[in-house]
Amino acid sequence: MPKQVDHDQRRSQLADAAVAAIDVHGLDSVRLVDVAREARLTTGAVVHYLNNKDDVLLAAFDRVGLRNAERLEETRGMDPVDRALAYLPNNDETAREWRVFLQFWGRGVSDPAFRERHRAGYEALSDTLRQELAEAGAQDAAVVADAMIAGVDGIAVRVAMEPDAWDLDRMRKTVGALLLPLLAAHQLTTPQS
Amino acid sequence: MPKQVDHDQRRSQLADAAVAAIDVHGLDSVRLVDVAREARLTTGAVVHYLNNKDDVLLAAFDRVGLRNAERLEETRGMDPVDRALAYLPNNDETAREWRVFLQFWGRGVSDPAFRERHRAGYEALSDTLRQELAEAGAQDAAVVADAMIAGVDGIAVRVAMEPDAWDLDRMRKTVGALLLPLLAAHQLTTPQS
Amino acid sequence: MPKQVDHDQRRSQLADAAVAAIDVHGLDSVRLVDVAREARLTTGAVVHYLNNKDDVLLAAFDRVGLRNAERLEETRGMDPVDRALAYLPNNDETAREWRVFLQFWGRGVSDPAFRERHRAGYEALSDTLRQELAEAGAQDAAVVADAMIAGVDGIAVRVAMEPDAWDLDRMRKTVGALLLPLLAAHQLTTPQS
Amino acid sequence: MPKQVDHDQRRSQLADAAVAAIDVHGLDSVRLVDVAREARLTTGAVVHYLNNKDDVLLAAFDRVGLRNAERLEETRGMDPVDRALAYLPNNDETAREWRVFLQFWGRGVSDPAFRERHRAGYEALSDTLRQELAEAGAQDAAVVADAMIAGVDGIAVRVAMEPDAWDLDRMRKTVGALLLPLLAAHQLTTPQS
DNA sequence: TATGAATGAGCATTCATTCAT
DNA sequence: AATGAATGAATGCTCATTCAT
Repeated sequence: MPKQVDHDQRRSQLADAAVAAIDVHGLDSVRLVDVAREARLTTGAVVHYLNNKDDVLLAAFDRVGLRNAERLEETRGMDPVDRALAYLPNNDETAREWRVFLQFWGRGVSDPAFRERHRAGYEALSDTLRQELAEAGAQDAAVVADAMIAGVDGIAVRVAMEPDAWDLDRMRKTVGALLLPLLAAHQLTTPQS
Repeated sequence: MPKQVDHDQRRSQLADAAVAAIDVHGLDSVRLVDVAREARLTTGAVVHYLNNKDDVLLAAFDRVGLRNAERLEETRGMDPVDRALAYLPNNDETAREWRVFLQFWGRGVSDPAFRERHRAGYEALSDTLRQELAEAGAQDAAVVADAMIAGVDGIAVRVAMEPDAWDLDRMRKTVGALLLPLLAAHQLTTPQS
Repeated sequence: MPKQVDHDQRRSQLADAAVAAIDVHGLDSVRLVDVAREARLTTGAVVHYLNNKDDVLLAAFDRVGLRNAERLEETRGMDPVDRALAYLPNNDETAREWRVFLQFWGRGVSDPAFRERHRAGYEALSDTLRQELAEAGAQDAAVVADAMIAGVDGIAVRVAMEPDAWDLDRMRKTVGALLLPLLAAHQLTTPQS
Repeated sequence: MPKQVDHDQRRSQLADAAVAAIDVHGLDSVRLVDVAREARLTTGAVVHYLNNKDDVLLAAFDRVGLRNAERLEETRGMDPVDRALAYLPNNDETAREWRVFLQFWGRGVSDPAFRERHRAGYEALSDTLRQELAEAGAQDAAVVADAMIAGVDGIAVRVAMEPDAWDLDRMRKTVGALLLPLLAAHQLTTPQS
């Protein structure tokens, strides 16, 4: 019997490697070898678990999409501003994930497979947020959810592009400027700010 | 005597062709031939005016960057919400420009040349907005400018990705939800709302 | 104690599987995995019994070559036309064997190992036929044997290539047209036609 | 203006190169580089004229198919035995063409595109022969045509496979043994035998 | 004996770039 | 100025083969 390998776990490792490789080389330039090297494997092995390059990229996308969802879940109940900051690029790991995620936006624009994944991701995010807002007694929960998501995405773009110019303080101020008046205007008070 | 050609005009046409080609094929997939065909030229001719593929892409970027700046200029003095809507993807042309621009965000993340161009673009945008806001008596004009830019960018992402789900009305509601409380909170009243 | 396996029997099963796989995928395209799957085994097991792909293909060749020889032997004494029809692709099994055999002709042309096997096969076939013809009192038995073999091979090509257009009747007429005058011209009468 | 190249002529040269390359390397093993080298070109240039490997092989097939048809046409009116010999592998060039053609039989068995081409070739050959035979007053012209084609194909197989054992004399004897009684039996006399 | 993980060579294909005309 | 022929590097993918278990 050969060494037993957990395929799902392997795929998960490869997804991590793909994310790292995309971050280093860029989504347009990343090669299968880059992913393989990152995983200390050969391209043959990469293809053994993920059929082809497309699937590798999809796996990378799903990985960062999942991490986003997890961060949303983990921060449930937090103060909105803090939660947004926890969701945004605030350390090496989240910064990398956002850099990669942001590159996939471009893919989504030109590739239906990625577009659909983005749509589904935003749908889930939207639904969660809207429901939480509604439960908190917000008016126009759907609109507020759209607005919050847009604000956070828009800040993430700047942070990803100009990390040196966007420290935590600037992020916090911008998030606060967007979210606090927005929430107040819709009958929501944030816990203690 | 060879046919006289206005190089700058030619380059401008090629920039347009490149934008169109990127929109059709995607920034990652677009080939020099695609640009050439769009311009009803050959690749040789494309390279004759723009040295190589990199320069072609940069020209395309500059074209959409310039259009953004123009739209900002043209809408000066408008009601903030209307101005944001005029800036966002609201017709075929602006939608195409945003789709292309958004793909360049991804490039900016992994390619310093594009990152610098994005930085410069945001700097100009930021400066203009901040100054306008300051003139209008806003407090924390810099923060408000950051917030406005982020909000608009974030909405653009959604519209570019899910154009069918984001009609003008949803855009307007989201823009309004973000900007009106924001401006009000900083001592700014919008003309007639 | 490991499972005891009859190697020769295993090799024989693998030869059958190889023939089937070649028929399905084509001699140029067939992969070791195809053979393995056909045999409900893994490629490792295939290689365990037959060292490498070359040997697998040789085994397949030998299998169909042997079947040809068997069919010749089994039909000894039959009316020449009936015998030829029994030798030709006349049912699913023989049709498959001919399809595979015919693909090996191509290999024979470019690969000495297969060429030699073809040569040996034709030598045996030729010798048998010549001897039978001589015993039946034929003049120029060697030439008649060559002619019969050529006629049958030539018909097989057409049947393999255009099975729908070549039913048993067309085969019989063509075989008859070729063999009856040939045999008659060389002092041989066929039993009862 | 760049060097003007006649694409059709180029394609024709490439078809010749492909035939030569297939003859040297075998249809299964031939690479695009082999064809390119034979044509003293690079693979890029080969693909410039013939889109991909499949098209290269089809061009090679069409080339030998065309040569077959030409030989049939050129030998119209000849004594049947001589004509068959002129059609068969009787010199380096025809031998090469037959070796290549024979390898394409194998392809035809497993690949519909080639099968269809074979079918069309045999249809044309068949029609021509049948009509000539009918005009010469043959009974059962269709059957005789089938029989003649089969006989010649079958001999070609042997000659291609065992060129040393099949000199012109053996070919002539076998052709004569097959064709003369066949034609005689169908009310056809060959010019002077 | 048998599995299947992993390797790595081989190859078609794509495409930016060069350059003769 | 413009064409398009030709190059050649780059890369994804396939698959036979090896080998630890």
